[in-house]
Order: sequence, then structure tokens, then C-alpha cells
Amino acid sequence: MIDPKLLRTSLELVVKNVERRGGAFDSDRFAEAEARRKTLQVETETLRKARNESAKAIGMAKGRGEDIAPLLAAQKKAGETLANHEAELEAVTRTLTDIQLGLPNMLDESVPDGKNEEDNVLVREWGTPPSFDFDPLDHIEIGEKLAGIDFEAASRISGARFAVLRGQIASLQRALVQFMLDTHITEHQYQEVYVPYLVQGHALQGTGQLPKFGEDLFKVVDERDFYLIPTAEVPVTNLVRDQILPTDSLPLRFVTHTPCFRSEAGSYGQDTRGMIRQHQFEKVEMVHVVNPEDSADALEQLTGHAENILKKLGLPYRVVTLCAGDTGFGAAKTYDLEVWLPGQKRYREISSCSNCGDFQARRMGARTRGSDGNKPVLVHTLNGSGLAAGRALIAVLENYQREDGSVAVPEALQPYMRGVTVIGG
RNA sequence: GGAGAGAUGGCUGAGUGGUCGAAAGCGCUCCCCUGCUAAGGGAGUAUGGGUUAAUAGCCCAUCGAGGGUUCGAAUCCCUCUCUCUCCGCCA
Repeated sequence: MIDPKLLRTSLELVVKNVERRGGAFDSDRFAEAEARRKTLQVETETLRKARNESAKAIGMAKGRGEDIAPLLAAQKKAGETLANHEAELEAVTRTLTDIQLGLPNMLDESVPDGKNEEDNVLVREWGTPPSFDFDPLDHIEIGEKLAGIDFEAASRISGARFAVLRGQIASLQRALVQFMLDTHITEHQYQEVYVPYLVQGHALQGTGQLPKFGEDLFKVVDERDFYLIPTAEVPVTNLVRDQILPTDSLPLRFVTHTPCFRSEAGSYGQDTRGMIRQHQFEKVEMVHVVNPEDSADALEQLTGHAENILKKLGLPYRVVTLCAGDTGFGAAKTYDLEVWLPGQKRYREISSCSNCGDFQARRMGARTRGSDGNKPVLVHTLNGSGLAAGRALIAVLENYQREDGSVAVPEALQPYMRGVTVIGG
């Protein structure tokens, strides 16, 4: 959520922010409800105060042995008025909360204008796309030749948008995951965590997936409120929900590996072939929890950690700043890392690194004592893929393919591959 | 799955209908005294919200969550969640 004070005092800024993102905000409806809330809350609290004072007076009168019957009658009537006010206040408050939960984060001032991914701004490039003296295959063909990726078997079991991996290709994905985790733990000072893959609605509300994006999630059919995680960002960021963290315990850096589950509703027809867009995929996720003044620097560091993985793997990539229209709901600013895929002859997203500012922290109730040791202040949260393992697998297969259909194993992964240097061939 | 116990402020722990946002102790912060690796004295020390120029006052709410009874609920009733112990089962 964005700061409710901002909504009250600078509503036009919020409207402008939503419009920059390509949305619309009915600010009149909000302003109306807010005005009503203000009046109602003052009245309700005044009534409550009167109720409390009278109740106290009744208690004391009773103690003195006086006749309290007339007092009780008056009090009962006042109680009814109060109950009406409370009910209306609750309804207005719920309306306001619903509006606020549906509002996207305020964009960082450095975020460029733009409507969609075409307007994203290139920050830097690393590496050179490999040149082949043969026609490079895409990962589907490579996987087929090596009998390592089996979409047909997956569709018999689970339908479209799933893959079965076999043999050394399956090992390669696991090697990628282990390599990424170890690198973040030993070189980037992350704490490894293991977290639930089923989470409840309130956790998803905390990170911003709910209430607005429920259709992207898999909900467990059950009397309980369980969802499959769409990203480890959800359980990991929620580690600090309802906490007041000592300021010297920050920054927190967590890393984990989880499967991710996405319904991909609304993406019919996109990336239907291959492993690019799956209902289930593996990802290594990094989460930072930092003091508010540190989040801009933390975003650069976080992005650097993800880049370091690509560098060690020798995969050419570029970094773009997402424009206003392409920046996610909860993010104030996002860098996407895009890896070169020779099979598609284009760069594709392999990591998304976001600074969410205090947006998630406010929803979760995650705070810290400021350096002055006084009032609790909201922490800032960041998350980034480091990296999406399924897409990293594709990138390795396509960039390291050889003419005979075999695939070289990047040096960094060989220790994780029982010393195997070439798959197939 | 069966049986039982519990959930109060940073921690321990009182509090079974009224002046309790909550005793006491510990911890922490500041001050005083004293002076030496100690002790003593004093003050302060929850969170969210409203009002406000205000992180000053004042007010409202919060004793696991939600509902109920009552003029009035930490205290009584109901439902739920979680934790702990024992038995059974299980990776």
C-alpha cells in the first residue's frame, strides 16, 4: 500500500502516478469516502468517549449505593447511536481499504516514462552473442536431440505448459540451482532459507499479489486458504511480517530455491512452445530487507548479484530499466536482466530485480526502529531472481550448443555435474 | 486421530465484571549520588489511529483472532487459530 497520508494530502500525485502506469484512478470516489470517514471517525470516537465516561460514572454511583436505573436507560439509548456510527464507519473504512489495496506503488522518480516493454531503457550490456558457423537450434530441438526435454510426456501427465527433464539435462538444471545458491551464500553474503510452497491469502496480500491478481495464482481446492507460491518472494518477504526489527539487524539478505507456480491466465498464445513460459518452474530468489534510506543502493547490489551469476556462466545479457507502464504493481523501480537466446535470436527476461520501497512493508507490518531509536519506521523490501533456473537452462543449452548436437557444460557448473564437460556428443 | 494445558507489554509474570493500557520483577534509556571492575536513588520505557504546525497535548482502539452478553469485558459465553504435553500413526 502507498502511504495513506499521501492519499489525503497529495491525491493528485497518486492520480498522476497511476496514469503514468497506464491505469486510471477514480479519485473522486476516494475523496468522497475519505471525507465521510473523517467525519464519522471523529463522531464515533466522541460517542465512545461519552460512553466510557458514563459507564465509569455508573460504576461509581453504584459503588455509592445510588439509584442507577435512569442512568442505565440513557446509556442504553446512547449505545444504539454509537452502534450505528460504528457500523457505518466500518463500512466506509472497508471501502477505503479496498481502494488502497488496489493502488499500485508510487514509482521512483528515476523510472522512465513509457507504455510497455518497448519503452524500457537499456542500462548496459555484457558479453557478445556467440556466433555459430552452423544454424543454432532452439532449446526445444536441442532437448529433443539429447532426449532430455520431454514435453509430450509432461502433457500426458499434466497438460500444456509443463516439461519433463531427463538425464543430464535434469542434472544441469539442478546444477544451475546449486551453483546459484552457493554463489549467493559464499560470495554475496546471503542467508539460505527454506520456506513453504503453500501460503495463505494474507501472505499474498502482504507482497501485493492479492487482492488484485488472484487469477494469476493456483488456488488449492480445499476448505483452507492455500495458494501455490507464484514466486519465493511471497514466503521469504513475509518472513518479516508483523515484526519490529532491530536496526542493527539490517540489512537482511535471504536466498532460496523454490518451484514457482503460475496460472498464466491471459497469456494464451504467448510462448506456447518450449520451456519459456511454464505453469511450474524453478527459481532462485533473493530478498533484501533494509533500512529505508538504503534501498536505492540495495537495488544496485541486488542486480549486481544476479548479473554475477550470468557472468560466471558466460551468458551474454543486458540490463534494462522498466518504464512506468511495464513496472510491476508493487515495485517502485525494476531492472530486468535479459539473456541472449541464440535459438530465438533475441534477449529474453531471466531476472527481474525490484525495489518495493515501503509498499510491501506497510501491507505486512514490517518495521524497524529508526537509527534515533524512537518510533518504528517501515522497512524497505527488495526482491530479485537470481536466476530463473528454467530459463537459465534454456540459455545454457542454446549458447553452449555445438554443431554435433552436444552441449558444452560451462566451467562453473562442471563441479556440480560430476565433472561432466559435455552433454551428448 | 485421541486426551489435556495454555495464549497478557522486549522478557518473566499478576490480574475472574467498573477508577486496568494493565501490578511486580528483569531488561533497556536518561539523570543524581558515589567512586572503581560493585551498589544505591529518581524518572522514563507498547502498538495502531484521530485531531494538530507538532515526533506537544487531548482523544479512540488494542490483553491470540472473530463474534456475543452487559450501561461497562483482559476478566463471562460461543467459534476459530496457534503453541505445549501425553498416546497413536507417519517421511
